[in-house]
Amino acid sequence: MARAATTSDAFNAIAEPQRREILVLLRGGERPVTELARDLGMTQPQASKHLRVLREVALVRVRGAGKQRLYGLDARGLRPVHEWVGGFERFWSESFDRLDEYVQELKQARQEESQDDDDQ
Amino acid sequence: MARAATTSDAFNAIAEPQRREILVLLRGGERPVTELARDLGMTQPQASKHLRVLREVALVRVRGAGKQRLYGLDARGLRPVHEWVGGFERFWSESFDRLDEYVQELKQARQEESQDDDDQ
DNA sequence: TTGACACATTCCGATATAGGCATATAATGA
DNA sequence: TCATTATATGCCTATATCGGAATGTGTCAA
Repeated sequence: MARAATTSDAFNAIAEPQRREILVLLRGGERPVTELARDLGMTQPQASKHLRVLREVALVRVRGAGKQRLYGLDARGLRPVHEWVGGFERFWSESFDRLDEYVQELKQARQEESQDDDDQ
Repeated sequence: MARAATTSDAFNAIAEPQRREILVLLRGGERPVTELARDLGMTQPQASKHLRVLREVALVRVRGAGKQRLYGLDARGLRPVHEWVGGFERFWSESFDRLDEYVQELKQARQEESQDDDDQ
């Protein structure tokens, strides 16, 4: 099989830098496709494609506005992502992290020297 | 061009469900490859490949321990992800968000009914 | 109806996966 | 050195992109 479909969930959707930029822009309010494309330096079809992906994972919503289609942010889908990543917070914010790393480095150095430990 | 390489950054690395599972397991401490593979129901080569990706974006670190190679979590690379996603927090936590969405839904419903409106 | 404008979709080509399988490499012990 | 255990890699296939260009669709105005 190939890689999981990018349209499967928010994790995949935000793996694309351009899509992240789109989401950031949309924090400023609804925008039509052409404007997004122009501001991000991409072609209109490209913008439409990325917006489609974002729509499929429900990170944006659309509404017709005459000729235009205004895309708006729907950030609720980012909440699970935030929570998942947040589950690792203590592993980078606590000072023990740096300490732990230091300990690991020591162990490794010691091991590379003696090369006979099996106490893990 | 094709999609950005999955090895480019943490966003891409965690787009893969199995890699997320590996990271979660590693919160419990260092583990050898075979154990990870067994616990996650994947083959050893598969685990090695995923670990390689995680290594390349510095989300895990390795150290030799005799015959084994113990993989450990290095969550610092997740911090930028957490911060980026956190930038959208007010868009899902503020009550105005649900209100706004409700309004959007009303507009859209109304639009789909009359189907000849141009008052947007 | 026709033309113009805003978007969406399709087709194409190049590439990057992810998985399965076989195999190479590394470390240990007899 | 040889066998064993633990990992890493290489090769192959199917598939999922992403980008570009062309074209289809929808809306509005004259």
